Amino acid sequence: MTSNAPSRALPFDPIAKAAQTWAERIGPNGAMAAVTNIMRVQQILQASVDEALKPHGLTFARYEALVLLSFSRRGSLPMRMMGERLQLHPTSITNIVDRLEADGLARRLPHPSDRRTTLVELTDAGRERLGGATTAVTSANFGLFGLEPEESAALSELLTKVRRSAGDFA
Amino acid sequence: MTSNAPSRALPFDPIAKAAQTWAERIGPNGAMAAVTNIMRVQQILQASVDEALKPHGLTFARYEALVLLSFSRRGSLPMRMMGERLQLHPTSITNIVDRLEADGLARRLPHPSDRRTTLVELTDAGRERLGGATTAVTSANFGLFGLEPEESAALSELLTKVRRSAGDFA
DNA sequence: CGGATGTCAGAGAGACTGATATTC
DNA sequence: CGAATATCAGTCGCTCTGACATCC
Repeated sequence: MTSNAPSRALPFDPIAKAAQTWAERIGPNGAMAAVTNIMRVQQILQASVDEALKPHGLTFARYEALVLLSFSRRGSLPMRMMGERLQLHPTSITNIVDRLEADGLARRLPHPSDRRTTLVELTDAGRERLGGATTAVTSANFGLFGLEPEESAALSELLTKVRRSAGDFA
Repeated sequence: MTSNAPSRALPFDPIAKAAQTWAERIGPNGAMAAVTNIMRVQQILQASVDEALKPHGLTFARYEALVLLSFSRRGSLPMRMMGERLQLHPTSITNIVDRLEADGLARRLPHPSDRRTTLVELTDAGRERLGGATTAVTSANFGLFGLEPEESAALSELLTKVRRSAGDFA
């Protein structure tokens, strides 16, 4: 996932056009337009963020994992908790931590009292890499442009409603 | 891409929490929260739509291609144009059309005047499959819940601004 | 000739399922 | 024992890059 588009801008909005045709043929459906918009915007943002992260040898998924670790109080987190917070499948966590560890950015530790659990913590290299990466994505504004601060907030609010309805959190 | 989550709902909003910690440690950043929200909501919607489409043997990408073909005036579209409308790489279009053709849902045709171009059209089976799939995704409201119609519209509007700024269309 | 169109080969990151070992 | 934690093997759908043949 990096660029995706054929670099040619259309003279019209293809999603608006599809929504209009959908309304004519099938019936008005605001959800269809909203979902298509989300899918496309996600592609755009993912490509932008990955582009900004590429010089730092990170993908967005790995970057998120580093951020999460850096935010933890004790400096380490159980893999299970990482999966909960990042909403990732256990095998995906294993995969991501494998890669971070291979790059020397994170380290697995045994849990002191529960030997089923594996803790993960940042290394110094990981902290350093994270700093540069954060500067990069922040400078690129996470690929998000065209919205006033209040609009970004409104967007977050709407999307949070969707996540709550989906049972993402209580 | 189908379910993704470990099926356990957190008692708090992990994205809001991350945004708050980010604000404390790095500085307020509305884009960070908005982008994280979009990424997660896209995952949720993709999983829902793919789930609804699964019994029909379609993914969202293939479904979108079928919809696009059904919306064309002449009943067929050049591959290049499919790529433009769906914002997909030429090789992705080749891939998707390959699969649709293998399932008997679409068919490649030579372009009458430009022999570089390949046209794609729906088969009767494709039209039939599309009908059932559309009923399924519509019944599932495309996985989008928790928003009033005006809110869905507001969401689309905000996301369209983002796409315009990204140069998706003029 | 240069540009456009589509395909192929190869690779990659991410996600899933199913099975398994270990520990609580 | 059943439940929880993490891993491993294998698979899958999607996307990308680079090279290529064909045609305008």
